[in-house]
Amino acid sequence: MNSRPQPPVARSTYRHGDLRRALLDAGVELAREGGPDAVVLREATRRAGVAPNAAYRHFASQQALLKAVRAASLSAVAKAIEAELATVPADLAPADFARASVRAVGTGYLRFAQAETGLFRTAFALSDDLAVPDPNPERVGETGQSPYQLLGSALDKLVSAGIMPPERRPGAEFLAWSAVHGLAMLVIDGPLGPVIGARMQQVGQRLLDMVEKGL
Amino acid sequence: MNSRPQPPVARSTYRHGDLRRALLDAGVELAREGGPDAVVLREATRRAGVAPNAAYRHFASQQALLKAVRAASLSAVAKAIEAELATVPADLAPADFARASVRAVGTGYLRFAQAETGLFRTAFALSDDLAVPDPNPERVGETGQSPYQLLGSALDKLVSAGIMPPERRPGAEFLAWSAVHGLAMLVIDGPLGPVIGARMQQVGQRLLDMVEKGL
DNA sequence: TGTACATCAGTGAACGCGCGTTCACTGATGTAC
DNA sequence: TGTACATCAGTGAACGCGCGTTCACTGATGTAC
Repeated sequence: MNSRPQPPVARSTYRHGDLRRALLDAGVELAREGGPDAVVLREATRRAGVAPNAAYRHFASQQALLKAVRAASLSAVAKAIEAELATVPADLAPADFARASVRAVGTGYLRFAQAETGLFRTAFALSDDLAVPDPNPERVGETGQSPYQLLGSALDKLVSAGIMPPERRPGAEFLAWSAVHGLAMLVIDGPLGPVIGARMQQVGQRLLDMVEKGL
Repeated sequence: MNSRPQPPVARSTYRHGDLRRALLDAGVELAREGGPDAVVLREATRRAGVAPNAAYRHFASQQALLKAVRAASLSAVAKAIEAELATVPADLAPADFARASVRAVGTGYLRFAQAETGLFRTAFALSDDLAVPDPNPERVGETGQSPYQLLGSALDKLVSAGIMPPERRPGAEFLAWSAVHGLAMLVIDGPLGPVIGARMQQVGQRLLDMVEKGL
């Protein structure tokens, strides 16, 4: 432990090394702890052990930092979904594989919402459109797809497996996404938290039943 | 027009009359314009034409004001749902009436979310549990029911009309609410705003089809 | 019906806080010769 | 291989802002006599 109170992060060199990365990491940590409103530029610099204005070498404004943090959060959502998709047995019959894939997307989404509430809220708070394929690699998962695209791919499988009539496919992601997103929001940032609480995954599976049947 | 710049609201008497009401109204207006974060005590007093600290005669803190505003917002949601329920023809066969009632709850909810974005976000932001029947009359609609209870009553009709097996009834409000709430949030405060935009009501009806079929 | 007085709603001034952002600077680094 | 120097990442101090909240006060109101 350094006895001097000043530098929270010991630095051997005058230059930081990778301050941009450090600020982004601090911002993600803040989002994890307190959601989008907690992504405060001054606090990020404090955690990086740097003067407040040093941030302006790497981000044009607090907004720019928040945007980068949001992209990272979105990427984390995508990775959680991909992890869940990876558990779907590859030797399933096409119909079962398709259904299981859709469920996996939903389950991964809900799991992430519950495990990383702050990041989840940061990822999906007001602002820019994420439906458009975004070349920014921070916003996507390992497979290069956004959460929205992962859902779309899973729904496509329903069609190609012959379970979903092609004419129902357009816009189906809005319906499935709404169901799962609503449950997540009502539980983690709304009135259903105290009511559902730990039963969220269980309710989530029932919700996915409804989606599967109703799509 | 009063030419003096100071008092935004002309007051003939020294006493305000009903400052509590005025502050609450100002708070609701702020919520309408900017959501829960916009409910700022100083701005409310400014709009009421009163010194900032005058608010403390009527609200213990900013939190207390926000809580009152939230209750009023929730009441507004309930009234919107009731208005939609009132359009359901009373002479429908029980099964049709039940189905139409559930749809009306969803439609009213979505309509309100789109028409009164700020109030909607204020009503359902993080905090206390609204499932418990609340005696506070500010939180409910004309019929004395909260939005959650209105949904519950509509679902009960599905059971008594024989459309929904009773064993599926428990927890059904979580599923229906999630679907509709998710669409609302994704559109008004999330990434689907630019994508769906004005088509929200149309997508909403399709979403309600899914819920109806999937419940 | 008139007067003294207690109540308490609203005033005016001030506080400390943390925020985002700007300014002129300094000094470690890497490059050109 | 050694030295001069330009670059530019990070410093230190300061700004104005709006916020929630506290303090001692004042004066209109309604009530008791």
